[in-house]
Amino acid sequence: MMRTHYCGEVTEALTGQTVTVCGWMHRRRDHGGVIFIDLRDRAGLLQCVFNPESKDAFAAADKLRSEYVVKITGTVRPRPEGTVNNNLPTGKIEVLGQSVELLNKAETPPFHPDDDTVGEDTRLKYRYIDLRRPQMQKNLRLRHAVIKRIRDFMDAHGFVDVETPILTKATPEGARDYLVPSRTHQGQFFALPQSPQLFKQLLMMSGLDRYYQIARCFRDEDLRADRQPEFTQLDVETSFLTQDEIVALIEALVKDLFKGVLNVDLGTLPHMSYAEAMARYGSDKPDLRNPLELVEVKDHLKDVDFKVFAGPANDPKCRVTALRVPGGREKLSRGEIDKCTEFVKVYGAKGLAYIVVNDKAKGREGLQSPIIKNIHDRALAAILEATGAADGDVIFFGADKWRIVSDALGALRLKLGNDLGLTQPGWKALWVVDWPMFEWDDKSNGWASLHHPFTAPKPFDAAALRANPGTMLSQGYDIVLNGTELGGGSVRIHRADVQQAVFELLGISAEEQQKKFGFLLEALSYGAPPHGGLAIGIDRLVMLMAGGQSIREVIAFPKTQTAHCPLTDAPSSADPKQLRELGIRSAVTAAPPQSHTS
RNA sequence: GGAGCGGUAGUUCAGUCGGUUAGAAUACAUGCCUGUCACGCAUGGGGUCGCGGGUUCGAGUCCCGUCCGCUCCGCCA
Repeated sequence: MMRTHYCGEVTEALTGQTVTVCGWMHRRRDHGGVIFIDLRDRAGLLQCVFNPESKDAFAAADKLRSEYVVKITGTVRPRPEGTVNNNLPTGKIEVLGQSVELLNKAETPPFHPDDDTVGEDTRLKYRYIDLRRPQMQKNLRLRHAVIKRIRDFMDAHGFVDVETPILTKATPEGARDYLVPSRTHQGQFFALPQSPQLFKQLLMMSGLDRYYQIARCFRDEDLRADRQPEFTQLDVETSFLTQDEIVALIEALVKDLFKGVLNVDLGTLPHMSYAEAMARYGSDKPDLRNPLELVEVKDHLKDVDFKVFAGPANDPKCRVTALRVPGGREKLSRGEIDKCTEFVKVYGAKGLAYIVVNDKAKGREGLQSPIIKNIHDRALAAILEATGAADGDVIFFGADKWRIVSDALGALRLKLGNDLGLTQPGWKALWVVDWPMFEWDDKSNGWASLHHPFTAPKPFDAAALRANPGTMLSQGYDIVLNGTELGGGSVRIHRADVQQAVFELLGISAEEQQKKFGFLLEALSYGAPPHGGLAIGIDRLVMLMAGGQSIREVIAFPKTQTAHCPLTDAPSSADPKQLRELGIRSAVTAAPPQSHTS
């Protein structure tokens, strides 16, 4: 028996043959006494024709309308002279319908799958219709291709896929956990994993040696275009490999994915220290497609008569930085410069000083700026020299706390790169290495991990770490692609004394260490091999490969910004009986369930 | 927790200075045309202007609150 074809498979090669195709009726038209049905499936469109000579088939087709699901059998034949459509892949042939079977009726859909102007909320509510769209079909198939190739690569390199628990233990650090009440231990809760981090380390202590998993992770934090409450990561852990060996392995994987799936050669990934990335780009995930760079001008402004600059210039916790925009005078109107000022305020900057370079040769007279009257000639000359400014450039300045200036000018750099078309198309990946172990957190008045608390310090020594927590580097590494953090990892701490030192510096008491991480500390004491690994965000990776702006475009059933699913209306209130069984008397007496816009 | 933008027909949107019967396109239905493929033509149905309150003779429009969606800050070891 002949198999059912996909629409896109029915080509000129099958001329004269009888084929059977299934799909949705994309459109029905009646013309010239015949009925045209454009049949759509995942592979494309195919035009089927029914004429009155095939009496039964014609009568059956006449009862059909758009979006019905049908099975059509007919003969492939060339289209008549003058009706060939070369714009369609199957535009040279048509199927002369001999029979049509109605597989299911359909209501008029809220939008047509070929309408790409529909709002995202409607698309998510009717996601099953949205996913019929060619772009979404393409995205999900791309995602499959990426994951398939990952599995092939990992398998070929001796990695074993091990599943780790979804119901697990709450962790005190990090993101908010999603909690699951336990019926058999009333009043107690599981947590959904923020990542399989500790389990994969335990697997190294179990002799698994090379582990990977396509793992679902859960974090109850606010959403962004690139953040969902549940997301998927490639989780990798290895024993006995050094940082360089792990990085080389993952780099080979990522290059293999781009070569194999997109036929793109990423080249050799440069390594850049965290310090250099922050200094030159104001970001720990620099977009190297953008040619703009930050230039430190702190030393030139220590003695100027302008407090906004001189204050931060003499404060070790501050940075004073310039961002030169080539040709900015022509490209940025006064109004657009004002918008840049508003833009950086979001990041905590109080303002945004600037200098327009009209004629460098004229010195002070050739500059245009509200601030230069308070800056002496020597400093002005030094700034022009340091930034390499040329006539027609605009130089922006940030002078504030180190973090504020980095964030503000780093973000401004990205914005201007995009707005002014300076950012080049293509792919630029790199490794960011030599991360500090800790960053001082003013709010909690203590050290906070820059990566996570299981990251090994460099050198691997508890005493050295305690002596210099603020300057100690870690064996952590992030892989960055086009300004997006694709993934990160580290060599882990494989000795209990070092792990305890890190916990102490993070302000976790000995008692709390035992309560929350006792199992880890104990496991480390039974012969933990040196180990390390990394996790790559699959959603972000596929989003970038698909050319998308949001990971929702590569997730079949994503949540909205309030972590709500418009399709299922989850989360929803629980049955009182379920709550009783769980020993939950009264959940916070929440407002009655909201039914949205309906 | 905060900022910005948005919410009007199934869908995408317009709606002026607050003015009387809220429009367009598309989709849908019916008829015509009859080798169409964004077909064309005609006719028709379709609206709690997100929700609540306020100002006003009068509110889609102004004010307050609130909900929803998106982008961002905080947050995301």
